[in-house]
Amino acid sequence: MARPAQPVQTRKRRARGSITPEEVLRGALEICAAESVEALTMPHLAQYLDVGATSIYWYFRSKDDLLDALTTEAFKRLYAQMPPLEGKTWDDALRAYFLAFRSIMRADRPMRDLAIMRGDRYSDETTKLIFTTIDNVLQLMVNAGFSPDSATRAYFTLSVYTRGVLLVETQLKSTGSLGISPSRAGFAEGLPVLSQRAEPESWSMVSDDDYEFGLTNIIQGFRDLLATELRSAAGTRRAG
Amino acid sequence: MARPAQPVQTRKRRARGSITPEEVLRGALEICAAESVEALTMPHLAQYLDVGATSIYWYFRSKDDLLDALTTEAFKRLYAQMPPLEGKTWDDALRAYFLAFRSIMRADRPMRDLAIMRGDRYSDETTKLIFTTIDNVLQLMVNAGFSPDSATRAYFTLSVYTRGVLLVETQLKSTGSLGISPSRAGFAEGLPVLSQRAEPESWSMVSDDDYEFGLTNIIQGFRDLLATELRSAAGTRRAG
DNA sequence: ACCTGAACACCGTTCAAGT
DNA sequence: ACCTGAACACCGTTCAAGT
Repeated sequence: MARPAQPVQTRKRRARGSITPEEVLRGALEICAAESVEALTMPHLAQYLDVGATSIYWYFRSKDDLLDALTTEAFKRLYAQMPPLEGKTWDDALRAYFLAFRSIMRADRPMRDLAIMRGDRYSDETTKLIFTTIDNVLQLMVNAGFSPDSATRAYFTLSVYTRGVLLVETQLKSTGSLGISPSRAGFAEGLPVLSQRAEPESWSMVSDDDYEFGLTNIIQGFRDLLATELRSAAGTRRAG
Repeated sequence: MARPAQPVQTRKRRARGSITPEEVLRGALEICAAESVEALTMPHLAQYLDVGATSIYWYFRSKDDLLDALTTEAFKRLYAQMPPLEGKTWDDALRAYFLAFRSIMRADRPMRDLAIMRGDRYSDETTKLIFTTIDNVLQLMVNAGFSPDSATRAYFTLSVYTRGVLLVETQLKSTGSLGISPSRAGFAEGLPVLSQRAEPESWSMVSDDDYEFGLTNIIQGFRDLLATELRSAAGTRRAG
């Protein structure tokens, strides 16, 4: 009946220097990928890395710090995968750019979740990376005749639209219960238009087709804008 | 020096029936409005209502239940304030609809936060409300010549864009530190296009002007789509 | 039937103490 | 210098016990 007074299993103390920030970051990323960003807690990460629950604080001042570092890494991965746009017309480039953006995001769950949850918490490094990438796209537009202002706004219109689609998709996936989905299709009964739709499952714009519908028509709007700007510029020249 | 052994201040026990679900909901809403949805915790709410910390659970099975009820209320408030669209052309109606949508959301912080955080967790009641409202808009579009499918996708394109703008704004406001903001304007140095922009503060599409830019151009894209659909329908009639 | 505090299993974080 | 557990102030939630 005699029992040792000590806990059955005590983790051995790690040697100093046996933990690195890179190792912590990698473990955190693995948890985010295998489970979710929500599942990433300090105790869980510590257990996963087999370190003391508070040892992580030696390398990251807070969980927020850790998430910042994770976000910076995610943006690096994102922009490293973005396709080159040289030689494309401005509209083909925009299309290819945002199709790739969405596709890469969808394939990397931690990236998608972090980008949406912490969309504005960019490190200086990330800001520089984003600006450089965006400017490449904008140059194509300005060369085609857009004003720098219109080009920037047009870019961000598509950026916000795309992030909105990713947000909706994240929400649908995480709760499992689709907000407006086939299970709710009955609610359309008696409504003149909605009841006529063939595919109620795409009412949230998360399918590839739905996303491309928006992308195509927004870019078409910008074509008209460009035509107007070119006309106006020509008019100014003629008047001046 | 003698001190009573009891706590200095013990809340008097509330009479049974002295708590109502409506009172709980109202208190929760007041906390969300005055502070934030994040500040709404069960202990905080209980203290605010001057009830025992766990008494709320008699009326709402969980915090999630409470948030669901709060979200349903928010959507009722939203759609009660949406303007009538009768007599408007489809494009004017879309414009007025989403301008109102964004404006109402921005003026009601709990509504905005709940709609974005819990975008897909609609109650049956809310789903019915949303569907009915949407169908009104869609009818105008179908009457103008859009197919039911195109009308629905066009609507959701604008809906997702608008929610994206609100998401970005929420993030900027909540952290205080703007992601791409004047404080980061220096990063645009040397970049051909971004360095030319007059107003770096609008790089996140949260200003009224920026939102309207996107709205206007997306709707313009839909005008072209309508023209194409009308042409195609005429061609089919001629061929048939 | 309704209201309650004690208690539980979590969280992020601090800190004094080990090595 | 680096790693650690105890401890703290939170959280949502359960439950037996009051009225």
